[in-house]
Amino acid sequence: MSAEPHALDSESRARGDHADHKAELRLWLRLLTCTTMIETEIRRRMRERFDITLPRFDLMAQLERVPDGMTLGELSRRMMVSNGNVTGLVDRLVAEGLLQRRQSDTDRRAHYVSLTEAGRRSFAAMAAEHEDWVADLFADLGPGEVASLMSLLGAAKRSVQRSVRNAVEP
Amino acid sequence: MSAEPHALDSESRARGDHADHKAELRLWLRLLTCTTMIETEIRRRMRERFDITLPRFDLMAQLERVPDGMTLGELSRRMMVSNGNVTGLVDRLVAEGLLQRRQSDTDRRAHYVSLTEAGRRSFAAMAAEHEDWVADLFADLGPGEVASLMSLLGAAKRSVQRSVRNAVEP
DNA sequence: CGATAAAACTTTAAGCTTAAAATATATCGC
DNA sequence: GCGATATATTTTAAGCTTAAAGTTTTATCG
Repeated sequence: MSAEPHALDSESRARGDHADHKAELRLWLRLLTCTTMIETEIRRRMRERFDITLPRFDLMAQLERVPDGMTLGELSRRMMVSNGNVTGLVDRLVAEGLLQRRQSDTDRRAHYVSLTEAGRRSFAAMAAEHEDWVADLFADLGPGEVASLMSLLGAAKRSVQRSVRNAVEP
Repeated sequence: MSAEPHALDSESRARGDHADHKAELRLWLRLLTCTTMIETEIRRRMRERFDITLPRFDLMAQLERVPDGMTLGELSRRMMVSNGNVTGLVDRLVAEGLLQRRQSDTDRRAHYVSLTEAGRRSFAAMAAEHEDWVADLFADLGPGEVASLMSLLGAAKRSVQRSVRNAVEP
């Protein structure tokens, strides 16, 4: 389907080795460092302030503003984690009384999951602080820098999606 | 010590609530999405092509170009993971013959870890392909975009470091 | 010197995460 | 309707990860 426009250039192919891609490698490492630092800090605050883990908070965030809930498979896709992972997280959140699950009426394989009233209240309190934490983490960036980062990361995301698509499909 | 220049502005404080920080929140979510997508794809390729996990590869990468090796604590700091995590990873890599550990001569608490000859060979082969994978993931970005991202992520990193410092120390 | 604190590492318990296999149900093509 | 195939979820085994507590050794300082 695709013309594979991103194979090695002719010079590299002629040499039979790879071009110098240090810039991209450094970019990936910096991206990873930023994400890890932020994730570590948010995890620490979530535990300290609310005694909850980050994956549980993330799962609840997906269910916010979806009163009817969604299936485990949809949760899995949106959170970009495996099916089995979601099964375990949901089990624990149901046991805590923050989530409820019910079988679909039209598809007996599917289970819908949604926040309980307690879950909604709990999430609202956490989300408000969470948003402030994130704002403070980025507080040294001006609005223009935030917008530029959004735009460039959007381009990066599309590039990654293209690369993944080319790697899996053919 | 610090003047805390990034507390809530006076308007927000007067309202007793938080300003609208949706832009920063969306930035964080996009950053996380990009990192997760890349990490998932590299993990998949590492397993498929070399039958190795990403944490093991990352640990070996830290030891590359440090022939004398480094201590477990230094590894832990550089990889930004817990001490106990490093202990386990090192144990498994030593069992595979890719790493060697020896007690420090001057500090009997410390253990130095370095790549074995087999580890060096194995890592060299993996690193070459890994670099190509990363280059392809970012291939749709021009050199200017890569440079801009590096710069903006550098600013973001400094902002996060400042925020974390302010949150932990006081 | 000797107590006390700090540092390097390991251990433990719990939870997270994945890949792969298994189960159950639904859909498709004939 | 039936067989093949696909989908939704769970289960399993292994490994990753963390926080907290524990062990040993080193540094500090009165």
